[in-house]
Amino acid sequence: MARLAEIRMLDAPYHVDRPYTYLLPEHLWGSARPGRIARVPFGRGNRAVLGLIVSLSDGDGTALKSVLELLPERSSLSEEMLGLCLFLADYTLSSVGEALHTLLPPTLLSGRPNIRTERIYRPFAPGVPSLRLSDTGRGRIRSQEQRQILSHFASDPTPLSADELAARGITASAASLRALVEKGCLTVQEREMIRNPYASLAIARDDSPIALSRAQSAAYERIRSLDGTKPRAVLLHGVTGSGKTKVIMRILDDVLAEGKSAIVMVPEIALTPQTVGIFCSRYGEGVAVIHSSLSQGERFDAWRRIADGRVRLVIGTRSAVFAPLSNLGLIVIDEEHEHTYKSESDPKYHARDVAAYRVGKSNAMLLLASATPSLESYTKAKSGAYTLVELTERYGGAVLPSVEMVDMRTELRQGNTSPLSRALSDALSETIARGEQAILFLNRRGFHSTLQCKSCGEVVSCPHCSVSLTHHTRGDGGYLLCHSCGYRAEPPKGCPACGAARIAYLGFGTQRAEAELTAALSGCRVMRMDADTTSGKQSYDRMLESFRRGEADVLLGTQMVTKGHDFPNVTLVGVLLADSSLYVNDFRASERTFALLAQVIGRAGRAARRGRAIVQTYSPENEILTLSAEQDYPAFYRSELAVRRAATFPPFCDIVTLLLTSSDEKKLFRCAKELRESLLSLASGEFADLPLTVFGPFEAQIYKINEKCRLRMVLKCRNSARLRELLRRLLLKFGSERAVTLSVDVGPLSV
DNA sequence: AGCACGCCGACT
DNA sequence: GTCGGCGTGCTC
Repeated sequence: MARLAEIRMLDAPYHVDRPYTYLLPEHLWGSARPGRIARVPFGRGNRAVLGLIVSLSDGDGTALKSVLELLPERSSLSEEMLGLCLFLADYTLSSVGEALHTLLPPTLLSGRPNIRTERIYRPFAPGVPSLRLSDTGRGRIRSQEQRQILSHFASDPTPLSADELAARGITASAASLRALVEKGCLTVQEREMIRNPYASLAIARDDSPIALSRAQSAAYERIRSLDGTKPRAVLLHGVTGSGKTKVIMRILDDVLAEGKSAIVMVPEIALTPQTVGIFCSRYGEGVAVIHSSLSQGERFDAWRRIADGRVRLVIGTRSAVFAPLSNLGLIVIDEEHEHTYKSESDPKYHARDVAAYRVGKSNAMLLLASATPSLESYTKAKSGAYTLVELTERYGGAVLPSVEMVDMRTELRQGNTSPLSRALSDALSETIARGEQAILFLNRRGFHSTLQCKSCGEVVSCPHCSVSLTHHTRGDGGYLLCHSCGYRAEPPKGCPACGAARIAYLGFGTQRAEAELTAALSGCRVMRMDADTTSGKQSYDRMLESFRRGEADVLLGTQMVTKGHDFPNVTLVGVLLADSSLYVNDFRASERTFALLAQVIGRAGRAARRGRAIVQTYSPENEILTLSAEQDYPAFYRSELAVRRAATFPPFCDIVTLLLTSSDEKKLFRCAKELRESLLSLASGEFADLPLTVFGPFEAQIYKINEKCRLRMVLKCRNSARLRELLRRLLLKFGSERAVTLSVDVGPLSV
């Protein structure tokens, strides 16, 4: 009998990802445990690779290779995090290695610990005569600066860094510190330093009690009354401006006061210094912030602070759901309907699902909040699986804005080809004249969206992708940009297909709207906010802040303008093309449009003044648009649920998509045919018990991206362990196929 | 993924 | 006659 370890390799492709048994050498018996990372010889060449120990056992060790070494304890997973890792791999159908890489900061496995240190100085052997002021006075040390440093340490021997000395008003140059060390007056030590880019936000403390309105208070009490000894999920559905955040913070106060830890997630775009500041000023140093643009070092340090228990509250975007907190009491997902909670790269998890898993494991609470909940969540709330808590009135007596629909067909008929209707144009002038502000929303970047030959009808498209190129301006003639792969080109002189000279520039994006706006309203200060103007990390926050200060009259932009907090001076909201997201070929199009419009309309008039919203559309009679204008979520829900039921879409089934990608079109089609055959034979044979409807393969929405062709299959099914087993078979069979890659998405956002 | 084994074309 | 092309198959 020998001690054995079951190990999953970190960098194994999917079809190699299974447990391998290794012999555990005796000197590692004490330290090896599930969750630790081991270095093992792997493959014919016995190259040393990293693997995750998932279990230990006793058995026959002959003919097994031996574990070489263990990585430091610091880079291991707790038992709870190991469970989370295996869950993630199972439910997203990714390898355990991929799952692990999303749980651990990359530097933990790279071999470079990436620990920043600083020097701290302490008086050498307290009591040694050289430290006495009298000695320094005898002239052994002449420098005024050095004497000051020593006299400080003589009165208080606490070790300090140069920065900390400076903070106490003592100038301590590197030179004088070095001199004192050389003279034997000070010793120097390296101390690990924690990078916390948000530390400054924790300085302004605000722990004043949160005052709740009567409605908010009732919501709070309802949530508090839920049994705290078992997992529970709450959907907090509150109209825009009802003050959901206050309720959330009161719950958070309680959870932290009980000594438990919590995660608060917000959509990518809402994680501004203001958001973080609210939490940091309340909970101080005990907050860590996690999002995708942290540097590797910052990510590592945040992770360490959390894993070491120095932090009990984590604020962040979807990856924050993996924060290695123990004693978890609460996970909040604010704006739970937002698509940013779904990862589009492997492992393709939804933060809501991961949160539900973690909450279940630690008897914690899942708190989802939204003015426009996802159909799935609202259905669960209606059925009792979640507790539904509603806030139906706007906070502080604010009323919902008045909404006018403008029929752009009438405008066209009357000869107005501008993206701005006369009604919106007039309303803008009035608003600006009153010294108030407006937000304009247009879900399209660039100047023109399409270039089309007037002679043969050819649309100018990207040479590497099957999408049309978008025209962007830049002062001169501008350039063409592929929004799919980033390809850039000069606008063609003539038609690339037939050579004809005349090319029509069609459609409009934010750039053209900006130009039209500036031309139509003289003196109007327009701030354009889209992916092209917010390249820098902080430019988004800076622009919002500048707009809040009144440095522009109109904020014009893509989805980004629909988030971003209260703007008390905004009394007008305009939607330039409400249809743009409505008629796309996707079962969630209505849901997205409703949420988007309800959110942006809700931006108008949140303070004392009643707001006004103008919605431009080519289909003013469309029910989704009229319901979002009325902010009538329950009516929208009933209507959309009926559509989903009739066509069998979530929440009436689960969806899985299979995407085959290859630069070799022939192989792609051959493989797609085989994939369908394999799937159908499994579905009618060994897995005949599973409810399953198979569609495709057909060309993906965008067939070619960056020279890679893409075919998709859609499965309507019930997600279960057995279904995932079926999918796993397909991945094993087609994952090893060279030249073609198969990618599975369980619960895709769009189909 | 990597690495080795294996069976066909252009070189010293 | 060999060197090396990358197709195929395996990894405790």
